[in-house]
Amino acid sequence: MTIDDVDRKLLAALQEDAGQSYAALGEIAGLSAGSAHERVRKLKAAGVIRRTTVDIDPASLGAGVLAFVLLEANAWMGDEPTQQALRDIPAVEEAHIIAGPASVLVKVRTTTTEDLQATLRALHEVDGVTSTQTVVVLESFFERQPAVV
Amino acid sequence: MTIDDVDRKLLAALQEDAGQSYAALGEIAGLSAGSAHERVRKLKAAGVIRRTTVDIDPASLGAGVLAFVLLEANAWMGDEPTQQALRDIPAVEEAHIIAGPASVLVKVRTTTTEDLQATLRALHEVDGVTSTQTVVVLESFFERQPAVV
DNA sequence: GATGAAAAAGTTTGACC
DNA sequence: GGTCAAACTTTTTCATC
Repeated sequence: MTIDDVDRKLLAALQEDAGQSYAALGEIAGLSAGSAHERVRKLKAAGVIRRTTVDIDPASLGAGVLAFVLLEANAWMGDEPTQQALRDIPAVEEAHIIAGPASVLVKVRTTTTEDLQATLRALHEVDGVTSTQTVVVLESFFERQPAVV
Repeated sequence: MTIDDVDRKLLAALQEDAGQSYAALGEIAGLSAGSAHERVRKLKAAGVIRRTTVDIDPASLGAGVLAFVLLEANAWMGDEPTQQALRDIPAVEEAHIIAGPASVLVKVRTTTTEDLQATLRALHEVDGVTSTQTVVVLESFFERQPAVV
């Protein structure tokens, strides 16, 4: 799909507040409400907008411990079972294959350090993982969504 | 604010799809549409729900390069100007003070490796930063929102 | 593609439990 | 707190340009 500047304006506005009316969106993008609606419908159909969701404050739910964990492995970890094993651990928010010594970098968020320990144990038990190296976050400056450039 | 199981059900359902009706939300949580509406209003007022937003596929916008950068610093980087300097770089999605050798871990997403290079240069120019260590992501398994437990 | 207006659906309020 | 229903607003469709 081709995304032009009008689409980008709509995306940025929706990222800011997905609850606003199509009339308001149209005003921002220089469109009628109907056209704004049609543009957004296409962006959703094309998968540019994956879904409308809600940004929840993790701290309010008691999830105050954040850490990044490097997983070193003795086998190729880019296969489907490995992916699924990581997905099955709820505390794992992200998992990436990286260039460099360790093979997988995961982002983990838990309520307590005991939970973090339990999650690390679960990561150790993933097939192929030989060691983990954990970096605990002391304070987060910010976590924001990808910029719409 | 006290968050009970009914609230958690609502939060999980909204995270999945913020566009669904209060009638549907009520059904999930075992509430009338009116009560679901009132609960969600309170969750928003209390800041548990920060905002309703849209999940945009970064790849569709051409943002295909992801990296994590460790910033080593010669001064305390937990101050407001440092935070703002990082915030002012659009490609920086996250910034965390970490326990360990380097002091700040940032997550960076750009369209090209040239853009990544430009971002690294910008990070080098942040006051106090003495060196950067970059880990480039080869493939992302997943990036998802914090679990509602 | 965009517009404008009508029809359908959802949100929001308020009286009552 | 929760329910129900009426009043209001927005979404969605559609004929037209």
